[in-house]
Amino acid sequence: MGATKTAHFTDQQNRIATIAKALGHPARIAIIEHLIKVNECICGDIVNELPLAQPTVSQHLKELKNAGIIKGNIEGNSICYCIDENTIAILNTYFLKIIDTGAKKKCC
Amino acid sequence: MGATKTAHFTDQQNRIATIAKALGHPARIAIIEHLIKVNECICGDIVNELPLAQPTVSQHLKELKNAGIIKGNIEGNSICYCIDENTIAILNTYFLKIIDTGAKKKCC
DNA sequence: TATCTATATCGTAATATTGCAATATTAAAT
DNA sequence: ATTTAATATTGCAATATTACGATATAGATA
Repeated sequence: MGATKTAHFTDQQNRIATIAKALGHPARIAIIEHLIKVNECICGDIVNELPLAQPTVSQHLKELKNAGIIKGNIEGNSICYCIDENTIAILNTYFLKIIDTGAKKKCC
Repeated sequence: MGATKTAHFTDQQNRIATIAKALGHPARIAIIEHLIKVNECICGDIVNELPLAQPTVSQHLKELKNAGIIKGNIEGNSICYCIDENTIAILNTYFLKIIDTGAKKKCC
C-alpha cells in the first residue's frame, strides 16, 4: 500500500489529476508566473528567479514538462521554455463544468 | 530537506498550489465528478462509489475540505457534501490568465 | 439503554516527493 | 583541444502521501 491506485480510475480522471498535481507545488507555480510575467520564452534565468538550487529547479521543470504544462526547445546551449496553454485549457474546461454545476445545485 | 519550502514563496503562489495539489489525485477527482453527476449534495454514498476503503475516502474528503474545494454539513447522523465553486473559481481565474498570456506569446 | 449506521481518527507500512551536493552532459567560446 | 556555461542526472536523506485495519465517536432507532 501507499501507491496511488491509478488503475482503478478512468483515464480522464487520471489525466486531470496528473495536470493538477504538477501545478500543486509553489515552486512550479512560481515558474509559471515568471513565464507569464516575461510573456515569452525563457532561456536560462529561471534558476536565478527561484530560491532553490539548480538541480531542484531542473527537477520541477521536468515535472511540468512531463505533465505537458510547459514545452522546452533546445536553443544553442540553453533551453527555451514556454507554457503550453492547451494543457491548461483542459483543466480550465473541466473547472468551468464544475463551476457551472455548482451554480445550479439545489442545496448548501 | 524533503519538505516544501513554503515560506520562500508568496501567499498567492502557496494558495494556488494548495488547491491544485488537493485536485491532484484521481480519487479526489472522482469524488468531485460524482458530486457533479448528482448535481446536488451527497449524503453518504461516496464510499460506495469509490474503489477505496472507508478510512481512505474519509481522508480524501478531509483534504478536499481543508483546501476549501468541498463543504460538508452535518445532516442527522450522516454528512452532506457539496462543491464550493468559489474555490474552483480562484483556480479558474488564474488559469484563464495563463491561457490568455499563452495565446499572445511571441515564440514556440 | 442497547444497538445500528455513518463518519472520523489512530497507527503504521509502503511508496512518493522534495531538495541538494556531486557529477555528467552538451554546446559555445576561446 | 580546452575551457566555460547551461542544464540534466545520480544518489541520498528528510519529509509527505496513500492506503487500510482497528478503533472511536455521534446521532438514529429499536
